[in-house]
Amino acid sequence: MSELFLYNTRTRRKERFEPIEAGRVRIYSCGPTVYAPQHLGNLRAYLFVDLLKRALLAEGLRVTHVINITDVGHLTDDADRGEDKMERAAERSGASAAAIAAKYTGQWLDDRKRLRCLEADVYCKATEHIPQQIELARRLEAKGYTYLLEDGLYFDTSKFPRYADFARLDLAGQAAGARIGDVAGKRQPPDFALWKFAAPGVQRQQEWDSPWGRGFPGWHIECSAMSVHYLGTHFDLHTGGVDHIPVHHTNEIAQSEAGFDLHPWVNVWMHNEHLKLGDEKVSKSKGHTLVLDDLVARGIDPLAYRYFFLQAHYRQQQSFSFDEMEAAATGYRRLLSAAVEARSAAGEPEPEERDALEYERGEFWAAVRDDLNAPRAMEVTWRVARGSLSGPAKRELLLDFERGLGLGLDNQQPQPADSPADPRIEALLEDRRAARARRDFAAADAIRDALRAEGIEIEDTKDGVRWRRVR
RNA sequence: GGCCCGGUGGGUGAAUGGCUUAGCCAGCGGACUGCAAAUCCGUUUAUGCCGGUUCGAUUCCGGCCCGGGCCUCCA
Repeated sequence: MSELFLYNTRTRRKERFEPIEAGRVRIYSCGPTVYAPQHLGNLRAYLFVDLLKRALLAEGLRVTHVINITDVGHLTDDADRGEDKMERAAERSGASAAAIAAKYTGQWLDDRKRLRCLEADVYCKATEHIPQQIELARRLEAKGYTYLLEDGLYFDTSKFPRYADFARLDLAGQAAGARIGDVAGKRQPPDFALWKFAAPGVQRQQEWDSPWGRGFPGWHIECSAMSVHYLGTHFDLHTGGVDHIPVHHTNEIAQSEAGFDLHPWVNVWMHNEHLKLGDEKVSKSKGHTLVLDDLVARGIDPLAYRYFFLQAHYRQQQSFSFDEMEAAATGYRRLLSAAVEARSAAGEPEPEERDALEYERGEFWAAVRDDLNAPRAMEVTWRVARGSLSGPAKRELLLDFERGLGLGLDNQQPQPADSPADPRIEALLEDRRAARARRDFAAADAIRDALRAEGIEIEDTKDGVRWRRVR
């Protein structure tokens, strides 16, 4: 029996995780909408899922992981109205919608690699599963869950009595304070489009024929259709950001459970909290689009962002600031230094330290099993890295922990690993070396100060002089 | 208007009905260094406010204040 406990949004409790099929887990993760680069807040969602997947693998489970890629535009503002994000991005850049999608999909996959996220088994694109989406909409229509308006086919949420349960919505209370206008003719405010018609006279780049007319799918239906297509009508885990709970996931559940007569459709729902930038959520709509390359441009290793992520629990909001990011980068660099030393240790752990070693191993995985408590796992990691165990014992543990952490403790070097080649700087360093050799420290320090003035720090190590740009 | 999550030291961020309330970063002290840097070792400071429950609350409950999120594309 698994000792892994996960917080299930559906039940609002930590529960012992039991796979539907013994030894095997099926996960669906809500992935990116690829009309723009993924910002650091988006990436937190994928780091969270990666941590989850590593925890499941560490339990010895076979994991089938599906992530969708939303490459069909949805809407920019009001509910089921407004401009289409993909189409607008295409217009602005002059590229086709398909080219925009391909570009940002590629960037996202590259970000995942740089963050050492394990590859998913399936990356499924909405545009490549239009028939599955139409099929599900037809099922819902045949069962009487839909109605047709001028601009699309809608899901009638009043026909699905459990609609408010998942997110514990107070529909009446929400209706009273509704902030915006809505599509004319909708029977209830939460009703949503399964299929949208292209606006009259507008030639969209992305549109398809359907039984109801030419148009494009509603946003929510792709996840219902594709997850069931790849994972079956009943699967273990579904992940996403907390913002998805009240609308997107609520609607997915309505479509899937109504369409397939299931309950529960998914056993465990897990949601990551948001990253805060200053006092606000990192948000595309507010223009806070910090991306991984913004960190790299500051000389921060992408994996330092993973370290940053692991310092807080996934279900808590996490504050991002460059000060904290730099602090994390420092911590990460030091942890890597310890790992480099440990993994070069020769020999085997001493028999008499076996108990201490196994104790730390147990502490680490107990933290991971307790709803992915990465901060506590990091605490154990540091205790081992800086503790008094032998080199071989540290090597054994850190390589074991690496399976859960994904920080590169097995093969990464602290940045900057080497001084890049630069003849001018090397000549100055040689002058300084000569000055120090003749104990002319004033001359040596003058060179060091001059380099520092242009943002270059010198380190005298026992293996020679290293330098790096600090800004 | 409704719903949700928080408020722990200088920053960040775990945990807990009593037991020394983690870890990281910063600061301070020390080692090392010609001096630094880097690294290592040691180390100071904390549970928003007011009530309640309890032998005992930072932890549970209620109220208040403050911050964030969702209800509209959003991880």
